[in-house]
Amino acid sequence: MNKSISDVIEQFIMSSLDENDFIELSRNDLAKFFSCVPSQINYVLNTRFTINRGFVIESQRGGNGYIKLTRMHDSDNNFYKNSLSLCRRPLSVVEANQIIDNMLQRKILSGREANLIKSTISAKSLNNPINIDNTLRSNIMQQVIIELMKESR
Amino acid sequence: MNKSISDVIEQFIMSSLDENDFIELSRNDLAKFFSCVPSQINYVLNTRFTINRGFVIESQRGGNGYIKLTRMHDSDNNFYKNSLSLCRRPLSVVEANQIIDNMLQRKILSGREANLIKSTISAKSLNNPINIDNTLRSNIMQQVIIELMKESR
DNA sequence: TATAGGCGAAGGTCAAAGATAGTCAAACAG
DNA sequence: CTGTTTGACTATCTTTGACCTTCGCCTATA
Repeated sequence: MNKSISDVIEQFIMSSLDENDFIELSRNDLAKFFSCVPSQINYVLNTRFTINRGFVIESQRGGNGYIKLTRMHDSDNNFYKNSLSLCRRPLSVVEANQIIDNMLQRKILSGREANLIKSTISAKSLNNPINIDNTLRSNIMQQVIIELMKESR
Repeated sequence: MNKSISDVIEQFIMSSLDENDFIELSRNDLAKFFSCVPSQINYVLNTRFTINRGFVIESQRGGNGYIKLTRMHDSDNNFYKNSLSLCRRPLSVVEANQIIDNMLQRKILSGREANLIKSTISAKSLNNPINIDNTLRSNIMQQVIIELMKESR
């Protein structure tokens, strides 16, 4: 199973985050290390380390510039509230899957549960003539989160 | 009896599956190998490696794209096939819940999993005209069952 | 000594090019 | 007629590069 360079960079960053709650990266150094253009780092960050997955990115330009990557740690209650608000607008498959991934990461969902929910909001499930897929998806995600919230009381 | 190229490709894929429960294919490479157009691979996959025959296909486009083919074991095959055919027509909330409860009783789903799936096909999730709702619900149920089928290999 | 302005060193954005896979319907073979 | 083969067109994901913005520092100069 061949991995793209983006996948490799993702793994590298992810494992750095295993040990710390936040890390500081140098975009140029990382790019050099992986022999890619600097903007590839942005691509990985923007597609993999999103708010939906519970990451926050801060950065500073200029001399001594940096990129700081933080994994959010909030209480379950807050987490549900935040996730709910993320689901208040239409969601693409990718976005919804990221939110589910985040729950998986926090062990709120098991791998099996995550996969089952992903299957319900997949393009194949919601493939309807009208293009209201994304709205439907956000409805479903909201109900899932509400269901989870019922448990935690 | 002359074999069509589709038959040859089918055999090739089938024998790769003899050794593993799933394989990853590259559509373009396969097409090159058999000197056919890439869409021929789709034809073979769609006509020979169907859900009814116990195969599940997943894929990703773009750089480093792939096609993943999974085969189920025969033992579980029948129950899933039957459930799938129950889900081939529009389903009311009550009907869908019955199917889910059935899986719960057979311990194919945990209580939590059942509740989560129920929430996704609830009236609140699929807030549309009834006839659309029921069709959507059957689509979702089908994908859930297919997801479960992937596990049983 | 204070500071405005220039310079180089980060990081950011965006769109084009490249790499796969999917769909669909016409053409073709038996 | 049915099943197969082809290819034009579409959808999605990744890689690359040109151009833009911001920041710290250094230097010239009032």
